[in-house]
Amino acid sequence: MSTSSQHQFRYTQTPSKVLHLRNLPWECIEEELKELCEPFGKIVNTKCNVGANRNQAFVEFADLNQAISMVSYYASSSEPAQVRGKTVYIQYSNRHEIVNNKGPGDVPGNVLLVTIEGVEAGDVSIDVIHLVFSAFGFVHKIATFEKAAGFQALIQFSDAETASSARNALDGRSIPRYLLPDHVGSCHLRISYSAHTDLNIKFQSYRSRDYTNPYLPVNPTAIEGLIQPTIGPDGKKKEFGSNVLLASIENMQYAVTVDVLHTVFSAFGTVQKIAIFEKNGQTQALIQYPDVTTAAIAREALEGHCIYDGGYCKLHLSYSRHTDLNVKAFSDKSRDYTIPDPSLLGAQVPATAWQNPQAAAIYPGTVSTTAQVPGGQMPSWDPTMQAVRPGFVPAPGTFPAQTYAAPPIPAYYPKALPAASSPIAQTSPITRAPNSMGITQPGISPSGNLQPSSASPTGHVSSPLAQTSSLAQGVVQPNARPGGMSPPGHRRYYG
DNA sequence: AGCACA
Repeated sequence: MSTSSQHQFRYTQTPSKVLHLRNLPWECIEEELKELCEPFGKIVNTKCNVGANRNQAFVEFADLNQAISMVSYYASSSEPAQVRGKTVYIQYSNRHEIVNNKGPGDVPGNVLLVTIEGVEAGDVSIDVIHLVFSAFGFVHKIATFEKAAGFQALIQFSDAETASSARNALDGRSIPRYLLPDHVGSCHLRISYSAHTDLNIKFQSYRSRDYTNPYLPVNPTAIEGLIQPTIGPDGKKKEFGSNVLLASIENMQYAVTVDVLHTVFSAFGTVQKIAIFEKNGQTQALIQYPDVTTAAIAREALEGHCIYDGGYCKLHLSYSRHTDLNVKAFSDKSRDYTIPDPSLLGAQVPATAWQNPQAAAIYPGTVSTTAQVPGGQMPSWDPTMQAVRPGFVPAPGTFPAQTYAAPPIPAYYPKALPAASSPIAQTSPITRAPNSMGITQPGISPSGNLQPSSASPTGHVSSPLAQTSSLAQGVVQPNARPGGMSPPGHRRYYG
């Protein structure tokens, strides 16, 4: 009983066509294995990302002598075998062939199967998933579900190349903390390929989305699902949805104006009215949407997020008892966007036009430039989709009065637009510690140039939060094009 | 840094 375990250290190993490689970087991909081994012979099979740390691999040569030549070469070489600068240790495997190399999940396809470990289904919204994966290309569809393996999502890209770039960059990574509820510990993504090629999404709902077909009906029971989770965990605080959100603003180091709130909350639909007030020394605000659904989506997406980088102006959202606010139309603490600005009635541009460029474009149905997706099919990125981007504001003077009419489609649809880059990639633990709202990209910190309290006449709004939603920002972000570059960061770990 | 679980 004392000697049996000693066999694992074999100083004399039987040569095998199969080599065991360890101390690989966990990101190692098959191509890198081949690159390393091909000089010694023909590779007939590989298996990488093996083991708990995903840092081992197997390579099978066509011929035993090829494997022997590789082992003996590095046994006497002064230069060790390396992948991404890491020394790789090579031995004969104790098996003579690689079995089951290509499981179903290893066959590349355009649909990824993502398992989100360590979370409940309600912890990660579909919007967060969309944000994370949009960094690699246009996400066509997402379906989420719960299986024995945990919370899973199927994510459909245009093609296998895009899907694999997302897989290679995100497999094993975590969704940043600031995109998750506080109670979630680490949550790792395990990504494989699905055998699906085209997901059949029947409704826009809290568990599935079809971003190629914004006109897909909203599943009414799915809307319930959005509102239900707001019931307190203890069950005693039963909240019902309302079209009016109550926002408490924590750690308010910087001014939060009506305009800022409007920018942030407009990302999810038409904001009708806003009122800011003080209660118990804390700043609160009421934000009125046309309907409960829009409010629910905004609440879901913004709860716990900070308006400004650095943990400033953290939002806590609940449903108000109000359904229709009675506020002054134009004061510094309130705004009624349903009333046209009388001072500008004669002018070409309504007051809200420059303050809220996104308000009009949110609803494609009201904007003539909007592209209807034919048949709901969009095989690849279609630039006309940008018509629904906030950047596509109709020319001044074309602002129709019905801009604030009831939206013809679910208001959260625009949130589904591709994000600039993956928050995961942006906040790698190596290069940058995740902060409260680390996805504030273009240098809009409170200490920066842009004053949070001012809305620029050009329509460029000053909310990083809004930019994160890829919505309230009136500017098309240069790297936001799906199918474009990989996000910065995922190549950073060479060396 | 020491062998794969589909």
